[in-house]
Amino acid sequence: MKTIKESDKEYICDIQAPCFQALEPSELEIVKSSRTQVLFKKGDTLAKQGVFASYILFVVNGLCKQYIEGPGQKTFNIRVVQPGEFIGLSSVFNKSTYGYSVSALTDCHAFLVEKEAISSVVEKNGKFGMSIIKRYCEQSSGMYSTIDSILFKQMNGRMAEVIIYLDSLRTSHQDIFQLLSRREIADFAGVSVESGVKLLKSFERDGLIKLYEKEISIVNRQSLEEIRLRG
Amino acid sequence: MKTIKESDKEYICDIQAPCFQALEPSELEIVKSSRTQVLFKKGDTLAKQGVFASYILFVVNGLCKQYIEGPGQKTFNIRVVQPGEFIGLSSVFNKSTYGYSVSALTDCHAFLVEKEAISSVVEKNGKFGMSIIKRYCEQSSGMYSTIDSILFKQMNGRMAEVIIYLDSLRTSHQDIFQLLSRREIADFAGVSVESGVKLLKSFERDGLIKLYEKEISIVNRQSLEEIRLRG
DNA sequence: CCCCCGGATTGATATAACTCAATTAATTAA
DNA sequence: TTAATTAATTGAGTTATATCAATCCGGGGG
Repeated sequence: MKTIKESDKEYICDIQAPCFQALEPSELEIVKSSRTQVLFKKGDTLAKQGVFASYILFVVNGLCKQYIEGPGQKTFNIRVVQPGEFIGLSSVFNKSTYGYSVSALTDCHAFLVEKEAISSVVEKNGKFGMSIIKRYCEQSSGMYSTIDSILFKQMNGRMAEVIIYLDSLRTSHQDIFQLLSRREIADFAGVSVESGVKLLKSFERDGLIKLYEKEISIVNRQSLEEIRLRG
Repeated sequence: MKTIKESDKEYICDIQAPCFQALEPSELEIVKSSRTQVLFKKGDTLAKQGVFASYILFVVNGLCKQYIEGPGQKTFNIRVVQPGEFIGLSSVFNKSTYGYSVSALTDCHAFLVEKEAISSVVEKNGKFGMSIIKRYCEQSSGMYSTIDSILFKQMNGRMAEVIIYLDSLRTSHQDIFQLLSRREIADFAGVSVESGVKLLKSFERDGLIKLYEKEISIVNRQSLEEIRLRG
């Protein structure tokens, strides 16, 4: 992670994301003046589970993965963080340490915003608060379905879900599968690498997907969807 | 669930919960005028997974359990909902169907508040929005640790965690264990009833807890804590 | 260019936890 | 009170999935 040098600034879009539209000029100024632009290189850690969190990141471009670290090398990938999303919001309102880690799947440009700026703007502007709450709701409902998956579905259902999820990111990020190793895909499904590989192979044998190096394409979406549901 | 009859009203505390303190009189009026008092009997369903959600509940007294329903009779108990908490908040901001179910562990008094009342107050009053966000943060961090548990810990660690969690509710609800069947306890740990029973017995054999009918008391908190952490 | 090393792959084995079945205890209904 | 459900308990058998071990492949550095 490094602060952006002057010459790069032009490449970074300014605070024009939808969620900032609700702000009054004076409020926007609070956010603007407290922010620092930073560049994370592919593989860099944007947030580290257990570490004290004193700032919020707003992702401008690039992709990250949010994950939970377990004992040993075990990790579980929760979701892909896309441009326009915040990282570490909870540090503003509640927890002082990150409950998860985030690392960059590609080079990422981000704003680093101070807690105080966000909290003061939330207090001033109800619409902005509303947009923050909306994000939490979405995350929250995503987590219910994650819990549902890992508790009630078995490997093949979870893997089908992961493929469909990752494939859905194609609209904005065509090359998503190029960014992910087999281990990372397995970690989205919450299965071992070996099981993950076997699952993908079996899906290919069954004509559900097509594998070519890192690329995964859906051949029979209908059936894949069924497997996702039946677990 | 039934609307409270006039004579019962006195038993129900009014809108004096901390989160409503931030409201202006006019805002409080919006909430007050949109609310209906309801009584849920033990076992009643306050929210049903998958059902369209058009109102929010604010629990005044009593205890509920929030849970995810899986296929068949499988369920996973997420948490105990206590007085002062909202149920179905996400219907205001985002999702139109409940992602979980809630049922009453004891008779419960609650307010039924219309979505529009909450959303208009959130827009008007940043501090109130802030308190809503805080709740989401807490829930959210609770869910990260839930995911961590079910993915990385095994049965005994999860059961130790559940016992410690339920025991912590004793401060406000001394009789918590009297309200829970073995199945319900097992469903908090995400294990089968049979496994749950065996775990409790083995904890007792090891001198960690004491079992007497439904009551569970912690004998060796230190060791229980260790089991919780080591999984 | 070739060597090396981490990632990918495959099959064989181990195990945590569930399911099933059978019994007993405790509620609820009649 | 007795009968009829429902909950709890225990042990045996099964299964999903992880772990282990061995091999294979592809790309970066010397």
